[in-house]
Amino acid sequence: MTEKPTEPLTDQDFLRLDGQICFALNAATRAVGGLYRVVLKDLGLTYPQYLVMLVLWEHGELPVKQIGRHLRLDSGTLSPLLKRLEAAGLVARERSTEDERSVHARLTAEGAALRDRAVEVPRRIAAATGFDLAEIHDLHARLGRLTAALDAAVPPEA
Amino acid sequence: MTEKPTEPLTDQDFLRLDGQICFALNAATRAVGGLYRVVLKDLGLTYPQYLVMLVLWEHGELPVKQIGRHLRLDSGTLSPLLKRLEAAGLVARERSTEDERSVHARLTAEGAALRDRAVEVPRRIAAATGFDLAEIHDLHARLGRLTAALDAAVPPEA
DNA sequence: CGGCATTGAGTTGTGCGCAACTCAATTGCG
DNA sequence: CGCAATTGAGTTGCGCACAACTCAATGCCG
Repeated sequence: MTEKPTEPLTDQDFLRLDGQICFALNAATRAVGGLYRVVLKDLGLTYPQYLVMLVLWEHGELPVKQIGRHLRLDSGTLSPLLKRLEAAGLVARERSTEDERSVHARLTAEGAALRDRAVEVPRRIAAATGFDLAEIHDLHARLGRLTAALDAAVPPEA
Repeated sequence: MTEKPTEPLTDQDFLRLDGQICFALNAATRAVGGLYRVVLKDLGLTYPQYLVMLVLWEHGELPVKQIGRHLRLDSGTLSPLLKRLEAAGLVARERSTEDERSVHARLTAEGAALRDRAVEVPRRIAAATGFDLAEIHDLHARLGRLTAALDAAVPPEA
């Protein structure tokens, strides 16, 4: 659509292009995950657990629902993950007194202290990518637009 | 590194920025996956299965190892996935006669025929993103560089 | 030629992501 | 007020990703 008629892409071309972009996004995500796995090993965190900790370090105590909004995750993923963080002694969970459906997650002293060791993580990652801040911001913006467009496109089908 | 000294970013800033870019990449990947899940439902394929089929549609018969190279996946992921594709009647597997360690995957008639129905997938995805070809190519290039940089950075630690 | 390292596929175990579901608490509406 | 609909956590089941492992086939080197 909206392409110049100079080179009409065939269906085959579209399939190949689709494979390339999907593969690129997939591979990039898994490559990032792989690097974080190495870097986070010292902290005893998985990559998704690190993301949850980032949210808690920034916002303090939060109900599970809010964490999910920040990370685009539902309780099916977060409940067991938070249980593992609780078992690791980093997070405490307790039902809200004002709304007993809601469960609040907050950092333990140990969980809060882990932040001091986590500050080196982004530096090591940034060093590995070789991307500068401008590039990171640009990629961030593009991915944000992509996600927004897709999220807007998916629900209508439901 | 290489930043102007006007605003020295604190550790906290780096952690927040890290969370933002990680989240963006993660969310984009999962948003893409979510859209493909919807679109691929008709074909009875998951997103990773679709990627494998794309490889087979393009290259024909391939040993598992080669598929893995294309998709950056190992046998731990591919073996059960291919078994499911085989159970679905789309793929056949047979040990190579010249090297009996190797297993070749090839399309069945049904698997090859599925391509005709798959050609609409990229169009529906592209329509949902609202991205034009130039933008897709640009994103593709950036993600490729990111993956290459990360893959170069990770193995050294092993 | 014999034996050892390497290679390719597969299995096992753990954690994540998501759909579909249950259950209790809360909201809202007649 | 009372009851149905909604909301928030949690559970279950399935598929994917990856580490660590097994096993057989191959390659290599003295």
